[in-house]
Amino acid sequence: MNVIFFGTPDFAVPFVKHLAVDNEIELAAVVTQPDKPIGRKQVMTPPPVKTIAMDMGIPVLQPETIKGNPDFLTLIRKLEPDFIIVVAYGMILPQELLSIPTYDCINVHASLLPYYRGASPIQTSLLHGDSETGLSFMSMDQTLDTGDLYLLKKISIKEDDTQETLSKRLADLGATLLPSVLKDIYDGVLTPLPQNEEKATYCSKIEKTDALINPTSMTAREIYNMLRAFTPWPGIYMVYKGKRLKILEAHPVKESPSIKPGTFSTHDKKLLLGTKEGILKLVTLQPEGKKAITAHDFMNGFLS
RNA sequence: CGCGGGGUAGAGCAGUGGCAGCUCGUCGGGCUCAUAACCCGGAGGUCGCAGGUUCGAAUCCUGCCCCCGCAA
Repeated sequence: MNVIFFGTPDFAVPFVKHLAVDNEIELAAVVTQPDKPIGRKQVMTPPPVKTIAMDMGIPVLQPETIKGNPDFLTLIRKLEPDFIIVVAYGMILPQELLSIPTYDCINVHASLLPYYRGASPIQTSLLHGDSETGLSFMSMDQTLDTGDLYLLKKISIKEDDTQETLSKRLADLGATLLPSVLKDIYDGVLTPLPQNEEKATYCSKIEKTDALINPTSMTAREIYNMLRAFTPWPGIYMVYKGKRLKILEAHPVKESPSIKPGTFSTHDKKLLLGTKEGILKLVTLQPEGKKAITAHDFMNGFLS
């Protein structure tokens, strides 16, 4: 079985690993986004998928664009893929590409479709405080996340899951399941079913500007869910003394004293933040221009 | 030369030319059935590095190193 993989970030890495080591699958090539400058120093950095693929000796392609790139499409055709797999590639793929594989183009989406179509399914499920989510293996069509479904896999969300931990769990699970899904499709024992359009919901891309919280208009639970959804990126912050104060770690607590929303209070050596409803115990913070510090340090230096 | 904050005791922070401070921790002692509580006492700093100005520099000037918040 000849397979080409499209993917870019950490989420896609386990999929590459599992495809590469499966002895019934020939991973002919990995396609990923071009290297990009990263961080304050703007160092050119390869996408995680490129790094792992090169380590495993798999050919890597990094086209700037696919649409209107006949050379690239020709190259893909020559590899004669049975399947094209797309996991968080980060670019819309044109129909010309989708029609290349002998069998199908498969996308793995991190939600139980038709719920949470779009760019931030994991974050949105955490933001809503859902107790379960899952993975969708679907046949790609021209519009985003609307293709027929081969398989849905449910997974429960833990109380302390963050974007980071939930992503990893979903990625590992999906990567483990993918080879057998492909084989089942190949063997004709798995056929796709259309999505229920009426139930579809959508989620948009998370922006850095979404990271600001307001304790006077949000409940402790809402802030906590947002912290989970936005960890490790883009994180959340509030404004304190005119400067940004990132909240890196916090938990809602059921303390008796009521605290005026938006203000701090220390109680039993703990740093508590009053919100519109409920109290948030702050554990790790990062004032603007400073390194991350514990709530204890914050109380010693910043609160007085 | 993208914008900006910062480097002072183990930790977090004050300190704009005149003896280096605060909170926490730490060590010793006291109180207590007991304690991360309370009281008393102590130790611990070449003020990032190098040079300059000055009678005198953590503080003013120059260069360098490092950390971080934005932006991308």
